[in-house]
Amino acid sequence: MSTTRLIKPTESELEILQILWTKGLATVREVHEELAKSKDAGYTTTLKLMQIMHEKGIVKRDDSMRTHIYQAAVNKEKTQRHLLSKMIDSLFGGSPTQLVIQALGDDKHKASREEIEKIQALLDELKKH
Amino acid sequence: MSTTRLIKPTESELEILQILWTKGLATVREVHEELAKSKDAGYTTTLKLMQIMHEKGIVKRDDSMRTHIYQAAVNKEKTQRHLLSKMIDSLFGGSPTQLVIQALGDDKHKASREEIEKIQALLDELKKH
DNA sequence: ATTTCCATACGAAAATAGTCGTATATTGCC
DNA sequence: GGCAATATACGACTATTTTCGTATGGAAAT
Repeated sequence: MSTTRLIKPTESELEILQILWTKGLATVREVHEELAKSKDAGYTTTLKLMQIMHEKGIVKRDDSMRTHIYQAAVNKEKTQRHLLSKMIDSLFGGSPTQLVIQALGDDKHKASREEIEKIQALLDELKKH
Repeated sequence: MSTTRLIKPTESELEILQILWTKGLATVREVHEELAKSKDAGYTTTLKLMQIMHEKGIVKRDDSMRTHIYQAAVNKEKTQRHLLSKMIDSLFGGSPTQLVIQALGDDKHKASREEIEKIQALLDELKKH
């Protein structure tokens, strides 16, 4: 029974999750350093955020040592699909196709030929059902 | 030079924009009625929200009459692409392909055969470049 | 052992978003 | 005219999110 709670991480929480999904395990210090590359906030801010995420159950931690070790407690793909699903409803009138079309038309993020073919393969799969 | 400001509408603002994009022109009352179908908030709440959106320049209005007439001041597709672009960055490591794959795998919003073919046609177009 | 460094905890301010009550004005109706 | 219905303006209260200062204690270095 995979009772994955449906979570709605805030912007900041998402930034932290991204880092945790990449690193797997990380200390607050490590997350903070990574965060500092794009943002500029104090260390205790990051700490507090991660503590709150822990309370909410978004992250797990090993606090058996002085320096706690954190990791994401929510699945990356599941979270992505969940937020995407919300966006499809709130911004694309429930049509994933519209979303896909807009996404592929995004000038900033161009899909390479290989990626396009990857998507085409997936679409062929989907058509079989 | 289309200097469209990049806006980040809030959740509530997005709900209102959705309605305005559909209706084209609408009064606060009309938007509110529509909103009331899914939500439950007071009339003045909707009014206030729309007034704030007007201050921010997200909507335009004709206030030459007692009952003001509103319309979206931001382009639907542009807004969609913008928010999508942000999501690609914040949640999919900059890869639109990953987003598309997850979107197509969403169980709640299944793409029909026709829609799939529509996307395939678009992909074929993209490959030509 | 004392000082310095670095970690967590915690409270509360600041910023943002959403809610609504009330005042006031205009319209239409009797 | 006077009353009911309905519109906008506006201030303020609530909730949520983000930020950070300060307290406290353990670890490491001298």
